[in-house]
Order: sequence, then C-alpha cells, then structure tokens
Amino acid sequence: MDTPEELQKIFPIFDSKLAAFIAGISERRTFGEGEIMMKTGQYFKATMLIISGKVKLYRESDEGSEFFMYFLEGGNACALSMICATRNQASQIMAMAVEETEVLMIPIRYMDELMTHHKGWYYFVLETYRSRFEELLVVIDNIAFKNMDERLEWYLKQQTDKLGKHLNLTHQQIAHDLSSSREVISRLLKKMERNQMVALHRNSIEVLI
Amino acid sequence: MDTPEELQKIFPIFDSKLAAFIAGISERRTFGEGEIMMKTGQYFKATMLIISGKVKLYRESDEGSEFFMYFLEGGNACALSMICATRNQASQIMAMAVEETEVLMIPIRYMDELMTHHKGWYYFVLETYRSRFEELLVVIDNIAFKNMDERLEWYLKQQTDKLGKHLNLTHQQIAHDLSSSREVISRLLKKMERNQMVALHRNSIEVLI
DNA sequence: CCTCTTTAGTGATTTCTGTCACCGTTCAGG
DNA sequence: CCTGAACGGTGACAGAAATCACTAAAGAGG
Repeated sequence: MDTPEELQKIFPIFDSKLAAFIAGISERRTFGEGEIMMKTGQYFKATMLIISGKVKLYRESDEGSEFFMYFLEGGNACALSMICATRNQASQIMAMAVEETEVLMIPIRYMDELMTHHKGWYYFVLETYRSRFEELLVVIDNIAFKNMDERLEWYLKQQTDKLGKHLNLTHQQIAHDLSSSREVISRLLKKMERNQMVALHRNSIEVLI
Repeated sequence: MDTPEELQKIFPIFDSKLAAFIAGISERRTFGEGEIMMKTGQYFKATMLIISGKVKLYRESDEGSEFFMYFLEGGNACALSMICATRNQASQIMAMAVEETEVLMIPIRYMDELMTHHKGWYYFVLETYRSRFEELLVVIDNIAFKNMDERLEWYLKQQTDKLGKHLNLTHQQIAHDLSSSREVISRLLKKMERNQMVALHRNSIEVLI
C-alpha cells in the first residue's frame, strides 16, 4: 500500500488525515498496456484514483463505434466513478490503459464518510468534475464546429502533449478514435506530411510541430 | 423573498435548515423571454438556482456560431456557475431564457459555508454536475455518430419534452441551434412532414409523434 | 524463404451537407 | 392599402467525407 506522504505528492489537495484514511482503505491495482479498465454498461464498485500511467476515455455508440474524449493520468480520477459509484449507476464510458497504469480503488461504501468528514475530498471531487466538464465542452467545440483536418490536428496535439512527439498509432486507430475512416485519415496525414507537419512511418507518426 | 417551504418544494434535497439559510442570503431575479442570462466570457458573481421557467444553454464557437446543448428548468442549477463561481473563472457557455424565468442568485462568498456546513448542498451540487455531464455525453453521441436527420428528430424531441408539441421556432432558429443551415433544415422538415411526423406552419411546428 | 496478415496509398464513386440563387407568401408598419 | 422585411420552398452546384476497389509494402510466423 502507499504511504500517505506518497499519496499527497500525487494528490496535493489531500491533507494528511485524508491521505492516511485513503491509504488505509484503498487497494492498489495495476492495469497492463491496452487493458480495458472500465466497460460501458459495467457497474462501478469502486472509485478509481490514477497513481501513474495514462488512460484513454471513450464514449461508445449503440452500434459499437467508439469516440475518444480525453486522457487521465497520475493525480486524476474518473469523474463518473465518483458519483455513479454512490448511486450504483452503470458506466456510460469506456476506459483503456495506454501504458501500464496504477490505480487506487476506493470501495464505494466509504464515499459518504469521505464526503462528509474530509473537506479535501469533495474539493477534489468538484475539481475533477469541473475539469472533465470543460474538456467535454472542448470536445463538443471540435466535433460541432471543425472539419476533419482541424480535428485531426487537434487530436495529434492532444496525443503528443500526453505521450510525446513519437506516436505509436496506426491510421486505423486514429480513424477509430475520431469516428472516421482509415482512408480519410490516410489522405489527411499525407497532406500534413507534404506540409512538413508530420513524418509518417509504418505503425508510427512523428509530429514535427 | 421565498419562504424556506417553497424552496424545499422546488429543491427537495434541501433540508429545512439549508432552505432557510438560502432564503436568507439569496436574491430573486426575473429574466424575460429571450433575455441572455449569461454570456460566454462573463464572470460569475453568483450561483444561479432556477425557480421557474426554462433556460437554453449554448456553447459558442470562436467564430460566433452557437450550439444548443440542453435545457434547465425549475429545480435545476447551472453547473458551471457553482464551481466557476468559487474559482472566479469565466463562463464557457451562454444561457438564454426561453420563457419568463425566475432565479435565485446566491453570492459566491457563501459557497464555502454552504459546502462545509450543509450536506444537502453538496449533494445537490454533485447531482447537478453528474446530470449535466450525462447530458453532455448524449450531445456528443449525437454530433459524433448521427446524421442531421436523426439529430433534428432528437432536437425536436428534446424541445417537445420541455415546451410541448407546439413549437414556436423558425427553421432559421433550428438551423442555428444545430449549427447547420436553414435550407438543410427546411428540406429535412419537409421530408418529416411527408412522413406525417410534423405539421409545418409559419413560425411554428407541430410535432405529431 | 515463402506465405499470410496488417498497414498504407490512391483513384473512382456516392452520399451528405452547405452554399448560392431565386421566388412566392406572410405580415407588420407606415 | 402598399411596401419591405422575414420566412420558407426548391433547384443547382460545390465540397467534405464515407465507401468501394484495388495495389504495394512491411512484418510475423512457420
């Protein structure tokens, strides 16, 4: 288990009493690269705090296609798991680890105590909700107002911000994340390559800007 | 001012102590039909609780076009105003009254006291955030996965759920809300009329399903 | 080394949506 | 009653994106 001091380094908003409480009740779990951490329709049994690693969050359509929304990383938490957990609701999103990811699982039975006795906890919950909410608003901007070329640029920027300039992604995966088709993405990437914005390799893309 | 009992009828999650506190510190304000209640970029000076009426929430693009997201009505609150208020952040959305709307304005200086001393308040805040978040996810579903004809049907359904089968909307307004163009909406509505789904009149639409 | 699968590139075609142009109707205000 | 603005209908066209069809190259696994 984590020491309270380590926890406070990752979640600075936690006071030492709260960090100690969480360290005592939570369970650490590791997800491997590519592992699905949460499926649409699944019920939350615990709130998940990300210790380290990177997680991609997706929205799934009825027909099975998926749409990338945002990343979570160390210090973040899944917004929905914090409240759905308390209401026993099914998840509306899918979460996948993009690299080895460590999380703290806090069983839902402690939620009420955390909420009522630890000021730092609900500040953390509110901040989590607020920042995810704002990320969703930016997602809406992009799909409502922008064309695919701009969306692709924004997507690549998001990825490089989190994962570095060298992206191990196929065109098929990108098309998937943007809910488009491989051919469209291939053509747009080719155009970006002609404009010196990326260098294309098999199974990877180097972002040059 | 409202009596605590009236407040509890509209916000059942408030206990009587909380309702009394809010009744004591809040100010009532009325917005007329079509009035802008909150502009993008404006700073929150108060959290707004909707007492009665209907409010449309929009996301605005950099270029000035607007995109309808969801309604608020009596018993709801603006999610962003509850937390942006505490951090003095600019609004990321635009809110417009579609009919005469009464709100309670709670000055931001009371937020911390409400949060720490009133369990019902942060339950309310969390529930507000959660439900708006889920509405945003449905919005994303629609623009990411659906064509304009399905989006139009969903839009009309949302409107009739809140405002009744008889909608006083021009094709131009609908195009605006969906970030499309009048001609497209006119054609799709005509098709829906041929399929007995709507009846079209000047300045109004009757939804038949 | 050979084969099969995955990945990528590209032309042709179609569908959906946005834009332009134009016209008729309705309605408010002089 | 007249006029101009707002609203709505519709054809023609343009552009973006999806889909289909095919090819070539790379890499994995026998």
